[in-house]
Amino acid sequence: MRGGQRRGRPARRHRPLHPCDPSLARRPREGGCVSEAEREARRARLAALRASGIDPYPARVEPVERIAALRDRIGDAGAEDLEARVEPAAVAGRVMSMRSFGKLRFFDLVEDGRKLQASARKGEAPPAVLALLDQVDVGDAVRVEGTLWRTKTGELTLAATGLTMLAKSLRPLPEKWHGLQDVEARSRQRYLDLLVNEAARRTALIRSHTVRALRSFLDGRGFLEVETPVLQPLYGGAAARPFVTHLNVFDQRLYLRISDELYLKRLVVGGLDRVYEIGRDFRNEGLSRKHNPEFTMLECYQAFTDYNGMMELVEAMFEDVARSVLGQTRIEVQGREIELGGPYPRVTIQDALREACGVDILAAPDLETLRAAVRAVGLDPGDAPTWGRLVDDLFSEKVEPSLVQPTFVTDYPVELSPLAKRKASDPRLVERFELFVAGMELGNAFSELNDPDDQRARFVEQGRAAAEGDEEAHPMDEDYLRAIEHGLPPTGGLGVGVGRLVMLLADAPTLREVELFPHLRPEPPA
RNA sequence: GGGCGCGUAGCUCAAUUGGCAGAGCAAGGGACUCUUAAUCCCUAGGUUGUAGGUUCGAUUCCUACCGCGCUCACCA
Repeated sequence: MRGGQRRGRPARRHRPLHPCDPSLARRPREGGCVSEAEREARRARLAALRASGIDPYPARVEPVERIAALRDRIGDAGAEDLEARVEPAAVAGRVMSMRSFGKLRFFDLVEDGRKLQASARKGEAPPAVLALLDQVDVGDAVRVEGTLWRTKTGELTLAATGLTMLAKSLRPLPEKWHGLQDVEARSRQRYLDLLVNEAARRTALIRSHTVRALRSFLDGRGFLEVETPVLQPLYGGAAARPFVTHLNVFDQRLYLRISDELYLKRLVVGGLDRVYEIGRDFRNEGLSRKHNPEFTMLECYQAFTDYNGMMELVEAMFEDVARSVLGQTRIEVQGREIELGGPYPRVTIQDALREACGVDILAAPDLETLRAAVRAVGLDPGDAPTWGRLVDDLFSEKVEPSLVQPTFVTDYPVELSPLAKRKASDPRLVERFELFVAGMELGNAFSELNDPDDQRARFVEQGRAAAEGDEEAHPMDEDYLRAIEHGLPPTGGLGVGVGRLVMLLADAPTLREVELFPHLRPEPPA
């Protein structure tokens, strides 16, 4: 098939390239085919600045006041008041728009999301200011000093007596009315999204405030924030395929963690009885509205309690975080009202499925009888390979989407939960719950399995599943077993998907919207 | 990977049945001393995602490919 050789397509490489190989250089898509007029104009002004001895990227910035602080300071002081006071001010910011009237020019400065209008009047402003203003483009960072006045319309305005270029922008900002719409461009060039789309900025702030509120809540309850390894010789704590990497010095295979769980419980063994970690986990799996290959997980462990304690903890946590971030516990998520104030209803997975589709999973304790039971109620059992997976499939399809208000689903089958403690009343089940909100899993918790012999047996059982082809089976972890053989106190553990929590609080439809830099397909060569 | 949809100027979007590819913003030139989506006049900006095909003629119809979105599957 050499006949239709394509010129544009480079031959596929079969060997990995060194990261410095120039062929791997990222090439922004718009590279060659843009109209260059605007960038040439900006380049020309850059050159003009340099020609007149002005550094367009100076190292030093004279002191400035933050725009927010300035607005607080001035308040609603009136026009005459300001004129009488001759109020001086100096601010820095990005020029977001310019309006000129021949002899009077206005331009808007934005710094940390706050705007201040500046002005320069011919005959009033120093000639150097007016001359420099000719070289200023929308997008440039500048420092302005001058005196404050109010326009006829009451807008607080800084009449420039001094103007300094702080950073010349060589590319235009996106359209000022509609902002940047293209989903891909918004994700790839998040800085533009943040600059021109109010919602993007709001979401970023909500995320940061959420993490801060989580920390504050847990700190207030005596939890200790810790950091555990991201690079692990053995991954575990969740059902997922890992990323694999390599440590040269020991010629050692390492995995990027899929959860923090096993290390945090080692710390509980060590007497750090209340610990938490907020960190990135990595799962080598598909992307979706609710999944990113790397994501932020909060895990916390509390000794001398159990999954009931974790239910109370997470109820209090969500209520507290919502109040801290939004000032209220009632939120709207994709058009649906949700109340994050507890307590949340609790339902066993058995009851949930019995109600949703009339199947009693405990009355059908193996794959074949469960398949038959599912068919008996007119549903397709699909090709789930194990009983546990079929339960999971049924739940995901029939129950999960309907759980809009916060709901605890409890008492999972032991086969799905190799690290959770069995229920005393029914050894087929474990003391575990998952928290669902807006049809989405937000949290997962259990009474931690602290019987080392049972734990070993569970790992062995997982090994059998792995041998049967379950790529997500939990690996045997002798080092972890050694730790809990020293005695893990009764412990409740909780994991919360931070990004998903932010989706709720920011009313974002996808994880991609709350992830500043979501994973995207690599850009094609230009 | 399957299905559906989309891809037009830097950005946001039009283009009748297949008949000369347009507007606003941004840019360049000009007018204007209270605008804040300023306004007005002029100018420039395009291989319509790529490659083929049908046709006198393709942004429009067909095929393949690339990319994006939604969705299903995979997957927490």
